[in-house]
Amino acid sequence: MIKNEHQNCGVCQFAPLCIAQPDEKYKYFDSSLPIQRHISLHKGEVLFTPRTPFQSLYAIQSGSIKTTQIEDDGKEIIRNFYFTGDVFGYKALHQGMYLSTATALSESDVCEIDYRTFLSFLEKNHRLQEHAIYTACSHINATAYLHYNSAERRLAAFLLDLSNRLHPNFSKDVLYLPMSRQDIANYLKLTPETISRISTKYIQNKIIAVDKRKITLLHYERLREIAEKGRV
Amino acid sequence: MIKNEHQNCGVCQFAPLCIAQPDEKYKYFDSSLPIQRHISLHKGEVLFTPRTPFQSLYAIQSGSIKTTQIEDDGKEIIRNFYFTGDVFGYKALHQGMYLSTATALSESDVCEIDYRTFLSFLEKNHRLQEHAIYTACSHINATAYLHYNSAERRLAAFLLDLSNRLHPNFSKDVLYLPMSRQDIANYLKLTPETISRISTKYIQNKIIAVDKRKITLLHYERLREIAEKGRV
DNA sequence: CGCCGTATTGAGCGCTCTCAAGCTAGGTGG
DNA sequence: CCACCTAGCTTGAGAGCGCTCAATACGGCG
Repeated sequence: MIKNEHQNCGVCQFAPLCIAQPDEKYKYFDSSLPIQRHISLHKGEVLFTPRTPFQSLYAIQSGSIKTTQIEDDGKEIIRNFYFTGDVFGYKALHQGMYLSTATALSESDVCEIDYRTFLSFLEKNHRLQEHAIYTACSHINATAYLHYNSAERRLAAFLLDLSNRLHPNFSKDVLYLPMSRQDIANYLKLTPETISRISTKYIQNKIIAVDKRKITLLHYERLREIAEKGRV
Repeated sequence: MIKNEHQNCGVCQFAPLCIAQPDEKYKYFDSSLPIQRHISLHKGEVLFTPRTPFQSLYAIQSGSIKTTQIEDDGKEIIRNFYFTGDVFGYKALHQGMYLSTATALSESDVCEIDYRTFLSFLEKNHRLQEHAIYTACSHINATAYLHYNSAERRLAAFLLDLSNRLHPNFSKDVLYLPMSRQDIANYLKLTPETISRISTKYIQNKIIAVDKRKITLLHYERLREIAEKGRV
């Protein structure tokens, strides 16, 4: 199947910097960021592993990635989910090496951006260094809802977060989750059983509809109330 | 009392950028970051409040700051603690305005760095833009321990974190906490009662000693075990 | 001395976890 | 076609951690 390679570049955090950006509004820049290479990943394939020296940032052109770590007690913990348009690797930038494993949750296309090249690119494009710092800062506290005090709040906030991030070109009400319940539970510091029980409760209250990994948000406002108001 | 104004500048995240840095090793840079002004804050004084437009980053020369937000349910939540050498304001950078209230926990001296000045400074000092991005990235996941699954783990990790950050020029074993138990509880998503109960348990096991806000770490390794191993 | 804010201690409850069983969809082989 | 298996998900029962509510202790200060 032939697809438009640049169809999602408009939502990429690096769009203002990137050579692949076809939009006229970015044409005035001196030069454009050279993408080192495009990487295609099958579901389950690994992009990087812990202790690999940091060299590149990654932008997701399509698909979804999870980053995970193994705790001392042997359990896997999910650090983050990344979707179309997201740029990741900043934590490795600071540590000098990747500390987590990045695994494709679905068929994914990723742009690799060599960090040394990126820096010298910024030196030649002063107007873009601001955007680069801005992008790095967007990762701070992006997941404030993980601190919410109840399972109901965290799951509701997670669904709203996905609604905004998952399918930039599609409906915000119908989510096709690329990750398992186990992954969600892991990310929200809950158990799959708790996820399941709360989902059932939401379904009974006609807040969402669930068909396997297809989630339909039926009552957006109610979901927002649950996420924000805490224990009802 | 006369104090050395630059005594803590060596541990500042912005040391390589800053005019106040007296160390010879930084002398080779083209120019130095102009600090807009020094701000002295008394305990309880507020540096910025929510919805104020973002204009400056702040570096703590001495003292300690907490950033807080009011949740929809009216409760205050603590976003972060910042100590000597820390630079903060990056989240506001991304949002365009400060979203939290920054309050001094003790007598504090803060350097204000105008962000436009900062950017134009970076344009003239390419070698420092890397450090600027590096500093911004240091805020990502800096507080991973907040996600730990038990109260004992979180409190142990918090004490270890403070041990590294609180008194750069003093002992790592004796901590003088600038914040109340309420603040700690709030930050760790626990209650003051739980903090108190776990502290008592640690005292009984001779892991720490407590005298009001003076905490002595008696058994560093045991504390690390608790923080890392999870539910014992 | 009394007052007030902070910290500690105690009793009981509820949310979430653990452990276990049951369910569903999809795949394989007869 | 069905029987069987597996992985992922759901449902149920019981236990424990941390919360709520309340009482008490402590120190600073007028």
